[in-house]
Amino acid sequence: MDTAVRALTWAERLRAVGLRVTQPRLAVLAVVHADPHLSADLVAERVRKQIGAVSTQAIYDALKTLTEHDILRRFEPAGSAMRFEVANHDNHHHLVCRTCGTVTDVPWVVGSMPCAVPDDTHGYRVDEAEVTYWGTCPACARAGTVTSS
Amino acid sequence: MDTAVRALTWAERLRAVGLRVTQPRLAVLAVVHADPHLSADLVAERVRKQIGAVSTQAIYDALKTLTEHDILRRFEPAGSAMRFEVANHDNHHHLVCRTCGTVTDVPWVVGSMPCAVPDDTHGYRVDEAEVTYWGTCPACARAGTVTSS
DNA sequence: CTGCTTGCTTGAACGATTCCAGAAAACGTG
DNA sequence: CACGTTTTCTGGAATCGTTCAAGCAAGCAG
Repeated sequence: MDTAVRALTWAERLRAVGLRVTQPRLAVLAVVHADPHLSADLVAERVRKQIGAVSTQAIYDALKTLTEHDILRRFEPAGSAMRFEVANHDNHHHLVCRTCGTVTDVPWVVGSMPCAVPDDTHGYRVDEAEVTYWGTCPACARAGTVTSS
Repeated sequence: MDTAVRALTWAERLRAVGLRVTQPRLAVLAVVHADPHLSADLVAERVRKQIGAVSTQAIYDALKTLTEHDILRRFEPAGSAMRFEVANHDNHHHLVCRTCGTVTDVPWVVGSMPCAVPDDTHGYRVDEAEVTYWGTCPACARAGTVTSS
């Protein structure tokens, strides 16, 4: 029901940036919106569940195009495949579990704004400060300490 | 001449963590120390210039082992192969050029300490805050604006 | 110096991503 | 609503960076 509303919104956003509205793109957007931090692989899997056969290439193309047009945001924790989320420009960061790879959003902390720009940029024109917090998620921490108690 | 001194130091560090002292490892350490932020590929290339034929596998093994023993530090800007630097625990961060991929060290800014740990860790045990600054390096900025003047 | 353990070599496998050429679909126009 | 143009999708294969596996070689303790 609100699927229709949502699809329309995505379609509008696509047109707004001059992109054609296609089933694969809409499905990719729906899937990434419903479940952020998915890899291209998982996006493909879910898109297919939703609209049937789609080539892997179409998925990659859609993800790339949508990212280039700032509708999606791509990131890539070291050692992981690329992951995607809807670009809502809230500038949040990511908490990544070293054990299971799960990614959790961390809202931007206003008080720490200063570190968005380093003191000495070495002449670089900096446009983004990406912060990744590495650690162990609750589930993995529990699993890892099971034997010691 | 200080090559000998330096090699000795590396050898000592290797022994200190219970690793055998081998030519490939010493060469990898020398190369990464001399030129941080190298990819495995480039490390291999330079190691070979220094000590002759070494298998790619030996390079990867050395890099992995040394990283695991905290003598090297591995990082991986999105879209790039993994890169290595000597782990001196100064907790500096990286400035990456979107155009040419060049990486420059950014010293840790004391005043911005607060953002090292997010407010809400969602139950994660956080052990590292990795900051990557994305932008355009002076050279690429110049090259990109040549036509407009 | 000898043997055990660790590290190296070679060669192949692997996953994620991209490249390519042709078929199909989306959109603006008549 | 049919048409042509342009963009997108399909299918298949290639590429890159990295890892796996088995046997040989070398480091180091005794």
